Amino acid sequence: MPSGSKSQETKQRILDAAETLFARDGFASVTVRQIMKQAGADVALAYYHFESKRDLFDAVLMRRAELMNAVRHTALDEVESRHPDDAPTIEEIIAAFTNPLLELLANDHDQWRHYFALIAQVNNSPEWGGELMTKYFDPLVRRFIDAIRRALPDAREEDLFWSYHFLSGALTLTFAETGRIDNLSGGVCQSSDMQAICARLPAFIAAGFERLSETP
Amino acid sequence: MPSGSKSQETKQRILDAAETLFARDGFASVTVRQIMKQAGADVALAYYHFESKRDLFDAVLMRRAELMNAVRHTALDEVESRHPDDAPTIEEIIAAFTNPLLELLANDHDQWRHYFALIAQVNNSPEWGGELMTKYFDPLVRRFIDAIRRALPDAREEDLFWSYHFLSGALTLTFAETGRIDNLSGGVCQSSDMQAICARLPAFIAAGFERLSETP
DNA sequence: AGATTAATTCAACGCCCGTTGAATATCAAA
DNA sequence: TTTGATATTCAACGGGCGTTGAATTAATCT
Repeated sequence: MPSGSKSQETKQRILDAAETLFARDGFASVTVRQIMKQAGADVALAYYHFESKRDLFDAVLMRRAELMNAVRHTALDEVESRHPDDAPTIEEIIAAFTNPLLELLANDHDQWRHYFALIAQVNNSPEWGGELMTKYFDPLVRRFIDAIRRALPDAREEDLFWSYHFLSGALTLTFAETGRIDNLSGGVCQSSDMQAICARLPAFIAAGFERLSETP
Repeated sequence: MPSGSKSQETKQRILDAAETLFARDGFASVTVRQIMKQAGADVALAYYHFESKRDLFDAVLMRRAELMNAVRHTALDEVESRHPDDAPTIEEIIAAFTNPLLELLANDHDQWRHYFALIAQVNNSPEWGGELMTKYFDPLVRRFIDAIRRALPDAREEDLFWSYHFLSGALTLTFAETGRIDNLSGGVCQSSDMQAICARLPAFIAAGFERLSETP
């Protein structure tokens, strides 16, 4: 059973390498040998620290999910503490869901960028999308939907879930930074322009939530 | 050079099998042997009809892209012919982009379902998202953005591109039917409920476009 | 320092991969 | 019915895969 403190450094290096490669090429394209070469360690060490390639993949996802959930929880805490009596605006709530990702990028840019690219692939995978996203993010997502429900008391339940689903797709694609918008816009917009995203995504999504709650 | 008419049947069977498997497991997870087993043909035949595994993948994408673009073009034609003088509403234009997918599903359900799942993965892949989506869909997408620009003459260029990007993410995830919304909503919503999507997605997205064009 | 345990290396197992060249069957035209 | 071309099969190539057990080094504890 590994629990020493020196080996934890190696373990993190393996996770870093796996994260980068899985994000770039997908789970199946990456070989354990590639990962361990980039991590600068022997192949067998992957199986000492993790049970299998698939287990390593789960560990990569799990590692940052917790921190990501934490920063989003505190962002929503702040919004709610600013509104002890009245309800916050939908845009404020959505911004508390999206903008923490920008803060994470600002601090540790490359690692989080790879992680977001990975999440986008998982979210859109028929094999994992339903299961893994639910496993890692559902409690947080439900809290956000609760907050929106309070701000839009007349909204139907189905509209809230579908609206969140649309948000989820827009958000994960946008943070995946695939370069698509760069091509489409001929350079007018850039995938990596987080300021542009921050200024547009919450407003866009909030309008959608509100529109569905208004139309009978 | 293959151009006979009997072999075309086999070729389509190979494409069908590849489409199903690529959509379910991703490009790298699927082996050519798997595909040919499902197609009921010898492995080597894949390399007689296609140059390589990667070429087969491209052929799978290409095959339906053209029909998909065609039905969307005619849907937008119809919208524009209904408005010879005034501009259509944004929601009408967005619906012409999204609802044709529902018609395709209604006719040939399983094959198109797999294709949409595949598109979602490609769109969110850092390796292919930028390049392939541009290659197959850009002319059509530009026409839709043009139509929206005419309907929202005060909108900034960047807002139009970013809004489309959000639409793209929401749409591809939604049609991927990953089962995520089923889990999240506890069964209240179903990934496969196309009626529900049709009733919500265009309104949601149109509201986003309009909101961004209004806010200075 | 010596003993115990954790961390890391080495070499290999069996298996399946993408791809190909030569042999065979099928079919259109003569 | 012979003759090409087209379509399909068969068998195999080299290589890399995920994974493992045994041997070795490094760290920890008494």
